[in-house]
Amino acid sequence: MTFSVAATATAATAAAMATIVPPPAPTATRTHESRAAEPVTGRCAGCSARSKGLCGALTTGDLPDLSAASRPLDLLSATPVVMEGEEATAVFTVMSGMLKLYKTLPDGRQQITGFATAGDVIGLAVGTGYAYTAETVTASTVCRMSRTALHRLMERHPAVQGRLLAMTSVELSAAQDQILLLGCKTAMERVSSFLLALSRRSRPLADGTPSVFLPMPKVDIGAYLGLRPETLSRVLRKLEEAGAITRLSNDRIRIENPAALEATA
Amino acid sequence: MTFSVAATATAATAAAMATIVPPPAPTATRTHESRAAEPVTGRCAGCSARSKGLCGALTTGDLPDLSAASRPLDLLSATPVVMEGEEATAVFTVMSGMLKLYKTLPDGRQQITGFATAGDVIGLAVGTGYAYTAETVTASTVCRMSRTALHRLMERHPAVQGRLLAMTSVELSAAQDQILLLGCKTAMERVSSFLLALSRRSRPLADGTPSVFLPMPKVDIGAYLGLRPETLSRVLRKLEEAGAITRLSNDRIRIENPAALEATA
DNA sequence: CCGTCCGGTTGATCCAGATCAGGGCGGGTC
DNA sequence: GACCCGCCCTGATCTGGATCAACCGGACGG
Repeated sequence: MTFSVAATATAATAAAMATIVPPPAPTATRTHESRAAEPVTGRCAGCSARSKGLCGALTTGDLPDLSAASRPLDLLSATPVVMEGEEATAVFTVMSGMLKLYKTLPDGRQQITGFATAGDVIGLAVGTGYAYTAETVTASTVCRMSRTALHRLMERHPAVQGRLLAMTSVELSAAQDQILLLGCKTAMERVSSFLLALSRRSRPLADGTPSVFLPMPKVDIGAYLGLRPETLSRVLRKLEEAGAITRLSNDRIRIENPAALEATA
Repeated sequence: MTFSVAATATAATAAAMATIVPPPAPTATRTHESRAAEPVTGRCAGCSARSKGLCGALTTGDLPDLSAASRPLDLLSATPVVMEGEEATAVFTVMSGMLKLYKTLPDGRQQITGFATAGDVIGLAVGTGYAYTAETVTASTVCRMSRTALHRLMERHPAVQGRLLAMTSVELSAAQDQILLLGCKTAMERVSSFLLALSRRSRPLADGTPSVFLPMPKVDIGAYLGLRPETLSRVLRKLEEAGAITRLSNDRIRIENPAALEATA
């Protein structure tokens, strides 16, 4: 029932997929499995995403089930993990790094629907095909689980289905917030909302001031906010001139005045 | 787990809510329960939404559970059913009519996130508060179920949770399509996509040509598509001049050339 | 070391859609 | 009947952000 049509158990791994799809950038996109030699029961126990995502719904005693069903993968940046429209054969839990999820129009325009970080699950599909393309923006580690294994896990552990429902509901709520942002807000409001949302999810600097880490290129942030990179650049300059933020480096911004951001968001 | 924080069982009915909240329009917004005198076991059996929404997950034998947990309400148009931010005490299944779901910014700008019709469930909340306001756009009948009753139903009938997950996943996918629409598409593309999506969900006319029914005011369609009503009007005129559609009446449009709409969507 | 490339920034200009303004029409009330 | 009020349509004008173009600086490979 859950994700409708039962997945066919084709054995294509993400590693194979990554080598099959044409590399979008001239930089190397090789992939390699890792840690395959470790004892199966121990792998998940030491996982940094152990308490997050689907895995958090399971108790320690269930770890063998989990380890048997999943397989970690180390991926370089700019590596596609799932492709929009392709048959959805597996789901992936992000263990580290960051991925962008996007949809593409026939003429090539792209809309990024979200960024996935540690604990997020990607590849859940309603029908047979993936709803979006997912691609690493930094080197990342993800954990692959086939659709059939996920279904088996849900049958054996009903809490997994509950967790899946909770995660999907949170995602739906976030998507509706993004609809509000794209449908109503000005460029300044979009950027302010984005920075605030990120700052709430990240740790402050050593001195206590909040900051955000932006490993993705500016064009991707723009594609998420419905803005061109030029517009994003101009808005960030205005925010810096207003004293609301400081650009520490290309990928790090310090929030000087959260209240000012709230006011413009 | 599912929708996180357990709902407190305050007994405020939607009928009470509708009279408590200030009526947004000078037109009457009275509400009244109906069919309360019918036999409890029989009510759901004859429901037009019996096979849809959450109820479709239950077999005929489970109908007494359903009838005991839910209560139908007849609502006039422009009646609020749930209010964004208010404590989420119940969910509602739409039996007939149409509602608009929207979010509001502090300065009053509104973004409609969706329209709900027969079979749709509204009021599912991630935290304690409703994520959006829901208001009838036509006279409607909805079926109220308290959050606690929903939780009890899910415990007794696991299939309900599976159905809920499937419905939430479909909604998430639709929300991501809307993000793509709002982030990338032009006014013409938005309207074409909207008409096509509606036509796929509605029955064609007697002569077989597809048509769509638009009972909501144009300003609401605009608020859904991120457009002003003036822009919507101009785009519809262009589509009509191009021979893609015909406006049969203010709330009914015939799709003359679906392929032309596909091309511009 | 010097090109080249790519991401980011800035300035100049353009345009899709917002905003402003006016008018028509149909349904309601008195 | 006359009046009012929403809703819709249309035209004129304005503007926020897109587009076009140029430049800068760091990362790379030779």
